[in-house]
Amino acid sequence: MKAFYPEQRLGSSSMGERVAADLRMRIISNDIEKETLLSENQLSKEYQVSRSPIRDALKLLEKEDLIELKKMGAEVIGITEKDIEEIYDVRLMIESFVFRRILNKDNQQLILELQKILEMMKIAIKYKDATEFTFKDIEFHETIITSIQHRHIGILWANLKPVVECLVLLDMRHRMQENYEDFERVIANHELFIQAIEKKDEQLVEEAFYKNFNDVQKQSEGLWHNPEYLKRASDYHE
Amino acid sequence: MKAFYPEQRLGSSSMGERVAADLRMRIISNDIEKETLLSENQLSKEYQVSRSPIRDALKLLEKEDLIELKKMGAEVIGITEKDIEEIYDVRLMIESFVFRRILNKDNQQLILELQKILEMMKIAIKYKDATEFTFKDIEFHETIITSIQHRHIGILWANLKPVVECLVLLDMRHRMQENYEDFERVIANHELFIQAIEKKDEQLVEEAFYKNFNDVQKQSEGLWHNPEYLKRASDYHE
DNA sequence: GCTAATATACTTGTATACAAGTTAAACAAG
DNA sequence: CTTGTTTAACTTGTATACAAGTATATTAGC
Repeated sequence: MKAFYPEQRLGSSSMGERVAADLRMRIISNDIEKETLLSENQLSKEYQVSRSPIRDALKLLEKEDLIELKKMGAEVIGITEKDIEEIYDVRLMIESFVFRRILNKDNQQLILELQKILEMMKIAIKYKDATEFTFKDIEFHETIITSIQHRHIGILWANLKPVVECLVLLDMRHRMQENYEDFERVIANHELFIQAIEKKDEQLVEEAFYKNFNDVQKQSEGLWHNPEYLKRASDYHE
Repeated sequence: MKAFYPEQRLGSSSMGERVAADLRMRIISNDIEKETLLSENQLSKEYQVSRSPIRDALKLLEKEDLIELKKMGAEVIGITEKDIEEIYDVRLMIESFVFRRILNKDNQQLILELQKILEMMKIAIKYKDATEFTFKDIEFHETIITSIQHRHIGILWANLKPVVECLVLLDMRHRMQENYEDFERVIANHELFIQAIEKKDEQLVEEAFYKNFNDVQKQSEGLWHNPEYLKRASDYHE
């Protein structure tokens, strides 16, 4: 199995989840092209496991709309630039909801937690560890989302998370080599989020969202299907 | 298999989905109590199918947070009144997003479609068909949501839909017997939605949401865990 | 050459088998 | 009676077997 997805993150998860994580990365990084037809037997040979975990994996990816389970074979749907925009629409929608709730409660503990994660993000940058940075970045946002203790918002995020993780991972690996200076801005954005929560300043929240959104837009502009970018993403081994 | 979930709606779906649909209804209607431990073997005996489809079903319910897959057995989490409120938070969030998009496009076709569905809802009421009414109600909202052609908003809805379907189904079956007059108000609400789209009137959208929300609140107030209500829901066979 | 029936080589859905792990009861030693 | 160990009956994860369905290639009839 090509190590697109960091092995240590998989922990003790089942084979099905491992296969899903790998396939997800390969699909999103365009290593497996759109409209490819995957069959359970073929994948079970490729990954050297039986059909059972392969089936589990395909079911997972179907829920994420990365593949479509047809009568014969699973067709790869993949990710377009439009999808990336849409995913950030959804993230923005969810986090906006969360911030509205955050403004009505005490967030002392949350702020401490966020500061801790942010410091770790800085260390990750210092050592040019794109993977670690990514997971701390995700954790930062997840910490905010789960802080309002809204189970169903949490479920939405949990369903979205795997794909977001992949996208951010690929993006960060690329930036770490090509746009190292970007990270200062990313850190500044996250500091803005903390300040916004601290001061319960709606204006600041808007600004943080706006900057984050712009940052994403920039990523999306053409970069995504730049062959050079994809090649680098695909060649990356841990 | 007790026919909590209308058989004809399952069409040609796999055994796993059928079992999931049944378990979902039983869990949400409190026929299977919170903290119950389900095992694959036990369920496979109960439903007279092998473990494979049972596993599929449990995976589906896990994604909906209705059960938690433990090391030994799947623990039933179930639904509380708080969950119902949260689910409506999420529906409101999604539909608000959708309406913002709807205001920027032509909706002639959509309005026709909604009018058709609404007329069918009226027929369903006339014949006191709670099941048909429910599915048309869901279809009404789904039609609005999918009209903006936003794939990832669609995915969120698709993940939420099964649980919403159950909740509305149980609620409507109850109301059809106990609060038949409610349906006039529900119809009026939906007419309001159509008008709001037709006139692209944000004020009207707000009002429609507000009324819909209030209607739901009323349902949620105590009714949910009223034993009489649950009994009726559980006794219902198709 | 063209059309229609048939054969075959795939596919998935479900059932079953087996290995590895977990729980809890039975039981032995103190 | 309490504590620690063994054992037995469960559990899930994975592998494999089989049935039923589908697409494609092939062949028969014209």
